Formats: sequence, C-alpha cells, structure tokens
Amino acid sequence: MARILITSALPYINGIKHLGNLVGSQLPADLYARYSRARGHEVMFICATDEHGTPAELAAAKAGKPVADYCAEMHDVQAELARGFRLSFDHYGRSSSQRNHMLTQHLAGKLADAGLISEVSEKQVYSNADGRFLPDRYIEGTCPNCGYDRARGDQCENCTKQLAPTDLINPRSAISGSTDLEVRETKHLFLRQSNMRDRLDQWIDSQRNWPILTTSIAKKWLHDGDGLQDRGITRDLDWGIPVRKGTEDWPGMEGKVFYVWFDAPIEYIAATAEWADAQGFDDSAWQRWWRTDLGADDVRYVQFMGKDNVPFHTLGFPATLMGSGEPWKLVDYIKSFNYLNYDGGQFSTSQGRGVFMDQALAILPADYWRWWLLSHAPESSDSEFTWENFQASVNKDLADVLGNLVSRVTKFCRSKFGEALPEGGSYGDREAALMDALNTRLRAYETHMEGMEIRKSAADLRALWVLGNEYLQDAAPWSVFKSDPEQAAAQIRLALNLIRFYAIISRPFIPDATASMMAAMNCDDWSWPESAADALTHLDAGHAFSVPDVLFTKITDENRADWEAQFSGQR
RNA sequence: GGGCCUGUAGCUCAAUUGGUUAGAGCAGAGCGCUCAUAACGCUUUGGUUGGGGGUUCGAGUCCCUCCGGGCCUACCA
Repeated sequence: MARILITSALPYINGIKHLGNLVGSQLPADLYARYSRARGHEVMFICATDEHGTPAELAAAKAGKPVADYCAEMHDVQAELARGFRLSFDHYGRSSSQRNHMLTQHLAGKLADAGLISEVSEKQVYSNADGRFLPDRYIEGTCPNCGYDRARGDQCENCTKQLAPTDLINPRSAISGSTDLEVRETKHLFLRQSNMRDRLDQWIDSQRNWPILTTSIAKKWLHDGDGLQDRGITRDLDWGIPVRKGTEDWPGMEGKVFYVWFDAPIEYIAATAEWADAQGFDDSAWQRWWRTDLGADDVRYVQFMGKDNVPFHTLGFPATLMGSGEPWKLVDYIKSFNYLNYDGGQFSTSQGRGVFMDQALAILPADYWRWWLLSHAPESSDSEFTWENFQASVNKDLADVLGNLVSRVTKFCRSKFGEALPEGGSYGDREAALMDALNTRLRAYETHMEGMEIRKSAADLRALWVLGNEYLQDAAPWSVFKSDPEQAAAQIRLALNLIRFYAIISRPFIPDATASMMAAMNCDDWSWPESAADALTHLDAGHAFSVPDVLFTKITDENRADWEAQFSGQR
C-alpha cells in the first residue's frame, strides 16, 4: 500500500466551468484518486477554488456584489457541481482561506530570508475612472502596427504583434472605456527565479517519463531567450492575500496583495490543512502529506492540469517550495492535458460557448459525461466534442455493451430461476477460457490506470465488458436451459458474478451506475479482484439479487437535435 | 517573428519508441442468435500514414522542405 497525494489544478472562481475545464484536470484526477483508493492505497485528493485576481474582482462588480460575497457564493456553486459530477475530493478548499493567507505569507518570508525576493519599482497604467491599476490586457486601443482599433495592451489580436500598453494609440480602459489613464510608479516584489534556473533545470531533468507536453513547456521557459525570468508576485489590488513577511509587516508594501499566480498553488498545501481543521485533526495530519521531515518522504505526489498551467507547476511553484529552504514535498509526476474543443471551435467561458457543468448535469446524469469525457480525454492532442460522437459512444458503450448485459443476465435469471443465484452445474473449459481472457485484460487495464493512460484504460474497460457478451453468446444459456438446466444455472451464476466484477472495476469511471449494479447484486464488497477466478466465484448459489432499472437510457436522435440547437449559440 | 505539439480508414483513436502483411471502436455490408435497452455474437468492405525529397537492409516513426490544424510567447489565470 502506497500513499498518494493528488491535486487537480484549481478552477478559477469567475463562473461555472465548461466540460473542457473539467476533463483537463478535475475529472482525470478523480479517476486516478478513485482507482488508487480501490487498489487499497491511502489517498489525499485535493482541489480548491482559485479566488484572487482581477477577473474575480470584475466578475463580482458585474454581479453587483462585494468580492468576498461573490467568491463565497461561487465557491458553493462550484462545490455543488463537483459533487454532481461525483468528484471525490477529500477537501475542496478556497485559496482565500486563512490557512492560505498564513502559509503564503510564511513562504514569502522564507523566500525573502533566502534572498530570493527583490523589490522593483515599475511604471504601470492606472485608470482613475476604475480606481485601479490595469493589467496590460485590460487596456485597449488602436494598434500602431496595423491600425486595428481593439488591440490589447499585451498583443494585437488582429496582427499578433507584441505590444506594450504605452504603444497603443488612444488607449482606454477595457473595463469602463475611460480614457482617463495615467502611468504611475509602483513598487512590487519579484521572485528571483533566475537564481534558481540551474536547480530547476536539474530537477526537471531528474524526472522520468513525464509527458513530453509537460517537459517541453518547462524547458522552453528555462532556456528560451535570456532564460527563466524573475516574476512579479504582488499586485495593487484590494482582494487577495496582504503582503506580509511571515507574521511581520513588509515595509513599503502596505495595501498590496500577493499575485494570484503566487498564492494559488500554495493553496494545495493550505487546502490540506483546511481538511485537517475540518476533520478536527492537528497539524501533523496534513504535514505528513507535505513535509518530508514529518512523514511525507514516502508520499507519491501527482498533479493534474491543462497545458496552460504547466509553467506554474514546473517552475513557479517548485521555485517557491525549493527556495523556502524548508523540506516541502515536490511533485513526482505531472499529468497535463491538451484542450477539448467544442464542435469545430473552442469552448469559451468568456463567450459562453459550449456545454457548461451545470447545463450538462441538467440534461444527463454524471456517468454519461464522465464516460465520454474520460474515454476521449485530450491526452496526445486537442480532441473534439460533437453531439453525434457523444450520442454514439454513450449509446453503444454504456447502454448496449454494459447496460444491456446487466439487463439480459438479470432478466433471464429471474424468468428461469428466480431472483437468487441458481444452484447446480459447474464451470468448465469455456469458463476457464473466459477467466484467462478477463485476467489478461484486467492486468492491461491496471497497468494503464496506474500509468494514467486514460483513453487506453477506457478501451480496456470496454473490452472487458465485451468479453461478457461474447461469453454469453457462446454459452447461450437460454438454449442450454432447454436440455440441461443445471449447466445453464452455472453459466448464469457466473454471469451474475460478472456483474459484480464489472461494478468494481468500472467504479472509477461510472460511480453511480456501478453503485446500482452492486446494489442489484445485493452486495457491498468492493474489494479489488485478485483474479477473475476469485471474482467469479464470490457470490454463491442461493444469494438473492434483484433486477435493476435500466442503467443507461439511450440518447435519441431527437435529444441530440434538441441539444445541438440549444447549445449552438451563446449561453 | 520565435518555440512546441499535431496531421494515420467516412468518424474517434492505436501502433511495444526504427523492425514481418499499419491495428481497434463507431458508421457501412453480410450471416447467426432470440436471454436482453431493435440489444448481442461472428464475418467483412474501408489506408500511397497531408504532399514531395532524403537517411537506412528496413520509415507512420529519424532528417529536410512545403501545406493544414493547435498551443505558448512571461501582466488572463
């Protein structure tokens, strides 16, 4: 038994996430957490809402609410949706928690002690009308290169030229449209990542078998141009973690907060502390996951994230932890994902394009989405959601291959033998061959799940289900029953055990349907099967079962057409 | 502009990292079965691996080039 720490990239607070966000981190992390628990490992699975930054403040203003209230409400909404998708977090925290305040300030203090923080005065654009400094991309104006009149202060979307806000002609605030802008001097803290470049480079090199997507992005940042740059870790905002050096004031930094980029990953640790607090445990309960001097040296730490988050997790967060000089647990494996596209374009939170978590649950149960999203996870390249593909996969894989198998077995038994495992007969060569085939495929499934190869795992699981249908077709108990009812009884006894076997191994993908399967088998023993032979002799003759409701209702062409129309425009 | 990823059957994806005849699922065609959600099983039709060139005994895999798709480029997070 191992100890496995799993974190999912933190969903940002400013609205409900779409299916692309879900499949890029939280859902595969949940699959791995569920599988790891099923194999008997001790798991700590952490996620949280990422609540700081300019977009959170703007979203709150748009909603007409104080930002703290807005974040609290949106956290509850996201937590409820996470439960709806059966995401099995041990704790779903908040980056605005007191734990994160304390830990972020503590780490900043340690970094300062280690000489890894510098203070830099710089000029930034301030909007008098908005009463705030504007990030580059919140300034709009006319591009000096191509004349496009909605160029942003970081880049012109029309001609792709890199810009500085002061390059823009007739600059205005993208928030209010005000042209009452001025350049002000302001002082910020920078994390001296450049001092740690070699250390980070060696650390990346020492990792084995990380996805190429992960290492190539890290290497690019380490070596491109002048190499890894220092990075600002504070902002002139009201909402956030006040800049402090541990528990001390930080002279000259009054009224400033840490930048969301700095405090968000620290929340992984703080959320584990929040978990301990919620459970009524003392600090040692979370420290044994995060401090290698306090019990975390045998922990395997796996992070899940979309590719856009890779630089923060391969460079920024490790620099923070290494630079503190304290023995924090560093990540062992980073599983990163490409993007899921929606019907020929991108999912977009800002444009409301695609299917969002609340909408998805409103039309179909979580298992349908979990199965499709995981079996099509964008691992090697971007992948695409289409309603046609979704309908075909769900109907064929879930309803026909698995759901119908459960249905045909339980209904046949009820009509011929009653609602208990029938007695008589024995397993022979055909059953032995099935068990061999199941074992072989089960081992492949386990290997792929342990390697977090999501799509291959899904394909293995489906192949395991198909073996059940092949067996039934070959054994044909409905035919055998006419001449040798005892032999048919043995075949059906095996098939009913097979349902329980499938419930156990399929649970990480489809937790609700497998719960129904297990309940129908009148059983509560979820222990992972050592072998197919063990699993298929688990329930004995005479054991009562019931015929479950249809596990998966098919998606009709009418459903599909309706949803295509419903989600074709903007949210 | 620079960097990285990517292009394989009508569709979604594989291919043990350079090694026999490029494989699965879906869709299509045919047959079988009748327990079951018109479900299941078997057989089968689909590929000049984006185009061109090169290295090699051997290339989907490595190199060059062209074409297409995507991401990142440090103040969105």
